[in-house]
Amino acid sequence: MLKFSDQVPAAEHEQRCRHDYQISCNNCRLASICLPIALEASDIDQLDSIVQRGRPLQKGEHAYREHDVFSAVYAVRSGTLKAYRVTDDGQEQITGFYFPGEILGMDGISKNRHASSATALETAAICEIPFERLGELSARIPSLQRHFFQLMSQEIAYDQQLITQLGKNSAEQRIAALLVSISARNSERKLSATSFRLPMSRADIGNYLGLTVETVSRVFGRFQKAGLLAVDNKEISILDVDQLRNAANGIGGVTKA
Amino acid sequence: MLKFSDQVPAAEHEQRCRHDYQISCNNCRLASICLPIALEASDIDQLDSIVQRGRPLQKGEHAYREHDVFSAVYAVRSGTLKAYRVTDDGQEQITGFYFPGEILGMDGISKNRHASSATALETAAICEIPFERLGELSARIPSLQRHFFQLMSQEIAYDQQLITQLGKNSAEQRIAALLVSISARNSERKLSATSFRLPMSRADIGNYLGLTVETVSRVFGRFQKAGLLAVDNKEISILDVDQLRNAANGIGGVTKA
DNA sequence: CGCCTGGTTGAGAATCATCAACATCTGTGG
DNA sequence: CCACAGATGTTGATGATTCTCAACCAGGCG
Repeated sequence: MLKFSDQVPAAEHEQRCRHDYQISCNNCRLASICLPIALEASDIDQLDSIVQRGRPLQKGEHAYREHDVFSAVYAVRSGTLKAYRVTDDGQEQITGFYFPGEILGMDGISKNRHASSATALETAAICEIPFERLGELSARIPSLQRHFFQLMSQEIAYDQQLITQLGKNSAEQRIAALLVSISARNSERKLSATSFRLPMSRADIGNYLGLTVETVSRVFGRFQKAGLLAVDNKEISILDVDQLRNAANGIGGVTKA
Repeated sequence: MLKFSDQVPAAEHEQRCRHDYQISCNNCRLASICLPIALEASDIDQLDSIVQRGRPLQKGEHAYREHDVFSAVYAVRSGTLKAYRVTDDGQEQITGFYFPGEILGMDGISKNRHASSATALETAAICEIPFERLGELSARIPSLQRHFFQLMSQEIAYDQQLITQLGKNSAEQRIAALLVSISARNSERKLSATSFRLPMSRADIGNYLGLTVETVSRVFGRFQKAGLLAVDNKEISILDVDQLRNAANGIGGVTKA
């Protein structure tokens, strides 16, 4: 128990000193998102003891890379990451953005190698959760096992959502949907749902949604002109939530308004 | 142990009589795909005892429906299923095709309700695996737990593959990739990799790949004219595997040849 | 200050969707 | 067994959304 801190007191000391390191699962304000609700205090301690908290990732640094041997999943503590894979012809395809409280790296379990790379879009702190240990712990704590099944299932559901987006929706619908999604995830983290800074570039947005930078830029322009958004570079204010949500569902796009 | 057959001898008797029902995990020829390799014989018996085998699904019948309470995942024994969700504006979006040996329904775990519907494309036999019991069993059999994590992770990886397809690739690339995928999955099941019958309609293919029926039809035509395929309605023969694989990766599409 | 990255805007081109007509297949009932 | 109807698939002509290419603008950093 508490092996990590027992064995590496120096590292723990470092944790106590840098304010960003000292968080444990017990006092992490993201616990409600990242952790199962049903865990007992003692269980949380056990989970806490296997979680490794390294130094923050600088923008562009990788949490892991495609084809790396898989050993852990990661929880975002602060900042934002993007996951992407490189296609056979060398292009990058972003498969997801990960905000605080969200878990990434679960695509690596099946082949024991990461199926994607993950890099920080801005300075980010992450918790590394060794998967071997997590498996052991899950076998002992049913609610933890269930929670992990749920997390993976959620990832599947998210991906299917995106598949639907890409298969059926116009550029406007996709972008509106992304903004709605970011807004919702912000409010889950007790941040503003209507006013936030996009951590990713236009190129990233386009890549993720299967659009070009130019199209992204134009759609932002149209949304702004239509009074749905105020856009100042990466600063976004949603002015008309309902209409944005409608646009995401293809009801009354901006073009026809 | 063997609760199912102990408690419901009548049902078991029915299983013994109809040849399609009598399979157990022990003698199922798909075990190598569906089951973890590492399971001991006694473990397989335990898993076998929780698996329910119902009557076959007729074409169009549902294994489960979106929003149904989630209680089980399903393994395909024979036939093919498609999973789809209905968008807010009432359109259908297919999220996957499932061939024998593959597992579906894992997207329902997170919300305890199915996130998609699954229906048979042709007469199909499926194994129902109650998830609650599977969780208990997984906690006791580490390799089973690991296998299930792997299965879910594989689903994530598949979905991300499709996302990449939809985001970046042309109609030709998408269709070539689907054919390559079906071919590969066929050969994994010891069936012909070059000659097979598509279980799904053109409309399903188009829906899945984000294309219209007409485009699907035209691409099949072009592939045929270019000598990559022989297409006779749903019967497909791959004549030039390498070129088809290249087309899937965008190398030397048919249009420019 | 000037370079470089990231973002915006414009004009033309291309892929794919839409609309429409037609062909083929399936299965149902006479 | 054939005929017919509905579903499924093919083919053609036209058009729209989005991509491509290109120029230009803004901000950050050496």
